[in-house]
Amino acid sequence: MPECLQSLKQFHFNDAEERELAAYAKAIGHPARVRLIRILAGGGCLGSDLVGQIGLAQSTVSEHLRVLKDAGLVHAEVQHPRTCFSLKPEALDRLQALLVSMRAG
Amino acid sequence: MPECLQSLKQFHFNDAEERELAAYAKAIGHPARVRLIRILAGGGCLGSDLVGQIGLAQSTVSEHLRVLKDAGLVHAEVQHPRTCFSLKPEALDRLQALLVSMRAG
DNA sequence: ACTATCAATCGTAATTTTACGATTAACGAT
DNA sequence: ATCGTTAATCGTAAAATTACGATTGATAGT
Repeated sequence: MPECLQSLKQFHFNDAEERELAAYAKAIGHPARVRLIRILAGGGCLGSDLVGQIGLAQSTVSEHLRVLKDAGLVHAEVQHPRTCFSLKPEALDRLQALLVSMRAG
Repeated sequence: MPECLQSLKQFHFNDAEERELAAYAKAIGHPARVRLIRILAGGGCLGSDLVGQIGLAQSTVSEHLRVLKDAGLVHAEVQHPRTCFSLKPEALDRLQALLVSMRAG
């Protein structure tokens, strides 16, 4: 059905942006992390009420949060002994922009 | 800085949608697959000119395409011995919608 | 019938991810 | 000084991902 005769134009790949998008997507690519983001989108941050909301061990949730932090999607502010997590909306904006530009690019 | 006193409202989680979003994101979560999507977004489909465009072995590219297919992001039409790959724009629309609703929920 | 081509599959290895319990570090309160 | 609480880290095991070469199946052309 689709016309497969794409005229073999060479694309102007942007390696950096492709890896950036992949990294964001990878971070979001787990149900537990989607839920974490969803909770954090609901406002401010929490300590580890997060652990309560998600049915996983504390160390596991901590690991998921680390992944989100490393991807730049989440910010953590420590006030020992508790930590305050929050979303970084700019990161989600960026992700959405990258998605759009991937389609149109 | 952020107000951590989120009033512990219980969220109306949608497990199915969360898993759906996670699955899309996971599929996109690799640079090679981002590039594949980017190429396919550029129009129609290709046989395995895709293999040429990406610096990976044929079997590896085939596997990446399988992942995208399984996630519903890509459609494959076989006309032996070649296969014609194309994007499924509805899937990307859906992904973008899920992202939006995750933020606003 | 034989050959060439293309994409999927198989077998395999190395790496990464996911998850858990246990431990540790850092503070606040008693 | 001791005790609780919280989150990170460690150690570990199981599973999944990524990548490759080799093989296979299916077709078109000679």
